[in-house]
Amino acid sequence: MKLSTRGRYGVRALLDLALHSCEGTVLLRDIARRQEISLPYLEHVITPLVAAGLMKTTRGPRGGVLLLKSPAEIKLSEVIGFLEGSIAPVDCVDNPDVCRRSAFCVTRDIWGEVKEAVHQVLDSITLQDLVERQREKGQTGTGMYYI
Amino acid sequence: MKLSTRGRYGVRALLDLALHSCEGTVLLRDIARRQEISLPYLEHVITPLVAAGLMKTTRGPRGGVLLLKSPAEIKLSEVIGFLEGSIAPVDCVDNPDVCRRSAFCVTRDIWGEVKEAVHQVLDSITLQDLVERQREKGQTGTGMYYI
DNA sequence: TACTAAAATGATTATTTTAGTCAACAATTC
DNA sequence: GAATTGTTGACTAAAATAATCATTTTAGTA
Repeated sequence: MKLSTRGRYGVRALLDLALHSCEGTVLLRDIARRQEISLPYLEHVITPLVAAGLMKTTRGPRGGVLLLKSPAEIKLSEVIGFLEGSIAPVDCVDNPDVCRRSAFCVTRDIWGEVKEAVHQVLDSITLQDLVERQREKGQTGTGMYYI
Repeated sequence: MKLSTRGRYGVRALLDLALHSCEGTVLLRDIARRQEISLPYLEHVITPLVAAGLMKTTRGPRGGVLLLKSPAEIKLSEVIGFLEGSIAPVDCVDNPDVCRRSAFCVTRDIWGEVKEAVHQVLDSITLQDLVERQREKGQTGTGMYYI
């Protein structure tokens, strides 16, 4: 039941981007530095988010990453979906055909309930919520006043 | 966010055992056959459940597995805990020290909420609930009337 | 145009985890 | 003591993870 680095880093990168969006385009290198993620790896991590249309990238001098949607319109459930695929704890929840027991398997029902519970949490939180929470906690950790 | 086979097989084995507990001791071989899990692998899967005192095993002829606690007293949250460890989607939720960002990281708070949501589901369901649900669905799939 | 800065992409790799198998051993019953 | 059943530990193949690196493409600028 662990999240991979794609999900963890991706959400952090998106939050970092939102926190610095006032400056317009943000350098991937700066996100990588503030979030302590290696730049080459971060490039791979954000690929699905770019493909999903959440952000736009520009190459060359003055290039960088730009948020395309308003943070208030970006739900964490979508983000995790793009980064990790389905949050179902077992495949049969989404695709009953992977197991011929699906039709009468009560444990499958349980995993469906778990999926639903996780979805409800992530579906109720937007990137804007994260931004506000972070501002309440202070900008520490976004690299601004970092020791 | 996927469960490993330990969690999936372990819960199914426990449910199978509960469904056949009227017969007293149940052969691991029979559980393996009904649940379509290889016997040698199932032996490894149930090890943590035996260690946790949920079931007892007896070797030799007329041996097998016996449920030690009443199904109504066995919560899925415990079972998954024994089989998979913490259900926290990231390690820092349980152990803040693994990351120095923990104190001011709002994404960590989110993963904590996810953990809590999953826990609430699994904590509210007992093995007895699974048994009853399975009986409502019919014994199919427990190997009894299997085609 | 040439140069430089930035992201994109694809190949490669090391490590870890997963999902088992197998063989030898221990205990229990008949 | 022979057969049966579970226990344990070693081992392994395959997949996923978490990267790194080199090359390419794009965009701005001197």
